[in-house]
Amino acid sequence: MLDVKRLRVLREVAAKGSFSAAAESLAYTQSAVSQQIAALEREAGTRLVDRSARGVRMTDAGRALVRHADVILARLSDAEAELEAIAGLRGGRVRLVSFASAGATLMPRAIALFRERHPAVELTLEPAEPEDAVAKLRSGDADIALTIDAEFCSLTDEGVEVTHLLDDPMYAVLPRDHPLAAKPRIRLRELREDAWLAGSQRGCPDTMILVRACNAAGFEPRIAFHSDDYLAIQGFVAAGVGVSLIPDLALLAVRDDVVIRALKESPPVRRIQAATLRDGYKSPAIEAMMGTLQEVGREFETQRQELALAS
Amino acid sequence: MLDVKRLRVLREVAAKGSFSAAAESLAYTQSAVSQQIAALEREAGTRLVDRSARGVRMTDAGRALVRHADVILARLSDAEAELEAIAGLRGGRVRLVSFASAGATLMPRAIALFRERHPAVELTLEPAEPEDAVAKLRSGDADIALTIDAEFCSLTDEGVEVTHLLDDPMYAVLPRDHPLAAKPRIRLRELREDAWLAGSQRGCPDTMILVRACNAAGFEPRIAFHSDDYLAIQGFVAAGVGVSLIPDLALLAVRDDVVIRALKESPPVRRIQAATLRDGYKSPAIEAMMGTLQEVGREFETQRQELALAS
DNA sequence: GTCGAGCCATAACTTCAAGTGACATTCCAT
DNA sequence: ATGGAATGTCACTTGAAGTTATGGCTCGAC
Repeated sequence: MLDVKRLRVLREVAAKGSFSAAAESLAYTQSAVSQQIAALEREAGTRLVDRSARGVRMTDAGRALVRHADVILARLSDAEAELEAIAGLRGGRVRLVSFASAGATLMPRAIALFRERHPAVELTLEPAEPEDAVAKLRSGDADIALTIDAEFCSLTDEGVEVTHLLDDPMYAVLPRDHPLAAKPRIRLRELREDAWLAGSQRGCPDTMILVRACNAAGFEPRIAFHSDDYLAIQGFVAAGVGVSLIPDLALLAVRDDVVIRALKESPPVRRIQAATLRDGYKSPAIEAMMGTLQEVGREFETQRQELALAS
Repeated sequence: MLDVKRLRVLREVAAKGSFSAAAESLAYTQSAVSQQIAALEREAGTRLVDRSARGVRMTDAGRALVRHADVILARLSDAEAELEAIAGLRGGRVRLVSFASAGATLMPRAIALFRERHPAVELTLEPAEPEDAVAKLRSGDADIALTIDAEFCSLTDEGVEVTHLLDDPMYAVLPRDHPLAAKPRIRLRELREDAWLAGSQRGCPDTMILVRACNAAGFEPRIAFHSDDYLAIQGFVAAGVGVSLIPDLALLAVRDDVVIRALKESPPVRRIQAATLRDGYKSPAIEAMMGTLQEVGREFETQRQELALAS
């Protein structure tokens, strides 16, 4: 393989027209240039420069090689520039995976903020429930996975690192004609006879929170139906199938035929987290996105508290 | 500057997914690959691969660098291929400079033959009288210059190397109504009273040959007019301005209102030569063209003798 | 003509990086 | 738990890249 450092020497020789001038321009000695060109000719198997007492001229092969050298060296410095760009967050990519309710709330805000700050970083967002999201992380198909209470869902198998973003409290959702709909705040225990609508059937995050909260209130919820989609759940509630808990993040879209009621006891909370590979190298873009996610998490927490006060 | 040999290692690591596999594929030890990648990361100032116990994965920067490496390495092997092509006469160029009468006869034949053999070599042909032709050679604007009797024209200043191609004999050109037109062969001396038409005014090649031949025949020619163009000279002869000598090579176009007569004494001869830079490197293409020119020179000499017998 | 300036080539030497080999370490799978 | 497969580290050898010093060549000026 031709040595590219020697190509750089050759190019300089071609430009300057003599070994000595090229040597000065490269901060080499004339001797070094002479030896490097000789070595390059040995590699190439052909004369590359035509020496004379008044300098040198390129041969056919030399001219051809200089043309290639120009392209190669230009591309090399492009590569260096791109490395700097990536280090300076003017490049790179972040692949995010998020569950649905964050995908519609937290993520749009975080992505908008990030894109404003680092427009050159390529962002992709894919929906997946926490379990699948962490699997994608592990397999290298994602850089950041949003999870809910990963510690309680056996997702935290050493190797996955979890960063807390925000606590997402849950409220009761009742049909408008429910006996308790008139009260501004209710106790969970008052709903012990109702049928319940729970989250994703596999039970991991939201369902577990619901069950644990009911258990803490002293009863086992009778679960009538499972769904991941909080709008669908609201639909079931409105239709009188049962009652449910709905997280603050899902309140951006509330049907007008259901009512949301805060709980008197300290509410169950979804701990929303961002998971990354522990020990895995994190590019500057990923680090920056983690920062943005935490920032947006805090932002949502303060906004949520204002909403809670207003309600 | 990033080291391209290391880029090759990086590319192999990216392709194989592990240092060990890359090492085997490159016939290195795993240790060498590890050290080379570490060095490349030091040069790049960023992590390039994400190590784990089950192999490695590229980081953003690593992926970007591999993309560039692919282009650079491909271009490098393109360069090697082109060098081989030039060495194997599947590339390169030859810049020829020729005086007019060869440019219309010898050169078309030589160029046709050469192009048939080495179609990929770029050929250019420029007209210039011997003096200018050698100047172009010296200044590096031409590779081969056709000359006439360079030794007698002070063109052979050491540094220019001259190769004989063919001897081009000259014949007398007379107007059809000239007293000597009836004789098949004439003596030069019989034309001592006529006015003469000579070649290029600066007198170098053809004019010198004419003058020397007349002197050898015992008289000084009275030169009425100078012209480089043998067709023009024939025109002057036909018009009765004078007589002239015309070289065999110019006989491809003979007007029918003049007659060509061989000389009884051994005829004056134009020694047609190809000049190159002495000691200058000659590319394979130039060497091959020199061979072709000598071959075509011999071809013209044998054809000329047949013509001479027939006349 | 000779002499100096400028150019390239070569030899001897120093220095540094590339690669090897041996070993430690970590992680996953059987 | 233990073996296999991966990476990282250390010490060592070797070869290549530079420097310095020198010589030879050509051209142009005095």
